[in-house]
Amino acid sequence: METIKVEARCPIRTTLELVGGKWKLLIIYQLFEKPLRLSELKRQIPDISEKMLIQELKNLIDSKLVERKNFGEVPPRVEYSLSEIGRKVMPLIAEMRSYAQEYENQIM
Amino acid sequence: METIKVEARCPIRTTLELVGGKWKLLIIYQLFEKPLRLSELKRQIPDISEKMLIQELKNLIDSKLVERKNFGEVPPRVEYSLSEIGRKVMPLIAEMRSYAQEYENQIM
DNA sequence: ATAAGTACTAACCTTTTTGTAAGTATAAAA
DNA sequence: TTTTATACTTACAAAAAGGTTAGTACTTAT
Repeated sequence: METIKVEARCPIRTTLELVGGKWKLLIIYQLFEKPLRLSELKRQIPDISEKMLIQELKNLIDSKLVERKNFGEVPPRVEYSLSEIGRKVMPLIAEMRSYAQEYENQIM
Repeated sequence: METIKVEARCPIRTTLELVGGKWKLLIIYQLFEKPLRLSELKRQIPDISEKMLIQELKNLIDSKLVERKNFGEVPPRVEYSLSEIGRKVMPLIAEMRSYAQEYENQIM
């Protein structure tokens, strides 16, 4: 482990800005298998509000982790998918899961 | 990757609760090398307020990631260190750093 | 007597994040 | 003509997170 200097910009903070918060990782995780529509995402993450879902999707699109495809149909059909760099957060999610498991083993 | 069902309790959420937020991972990272006193931590994370530092340390102690040792001296001397399960978040931090780097390569 | 060092605590305030509820647009189906 | 479906938007409110400032306690050094 090389040293990370904790400054205004540091790698920990960069990643925290990209995927920090209550919802972003959950959304990314859901998009891993295949692109999903808004309504499908809502179904998979039952306790997110529509507003937060849309807001966080926008956020992820702005930072290029997610892509939006509008099919231009009526009623509207829009699909969200992971970009290449979006897919690369998967190892992080895998680490989080594995940490949660170690934690529960140790504590419980 | 096996499926994680996104429910009230899921591994992503568990880990988010343990180390989510603006400061916890930075504190854990600083304690990796060796135990530090409050004043030393403050120096290493220049933009954290004393209140947040103490508050987050308490939080980490409650969840058993950090241990507190009071030397019972005057003026007070207290050292904070990572517990065994606290040390195990290091791979997660390593992933975050590596993700930040990939991200910057790709985007910039 | 006063100041200095250390690890806090408490009161108060601001900002950010999250949530709720209602409304918009469009075309097809009933 | 009303309902249905979908992907939003807007206004407002509540809750959580974060920040500022001042103060406490204790002992040694000045």
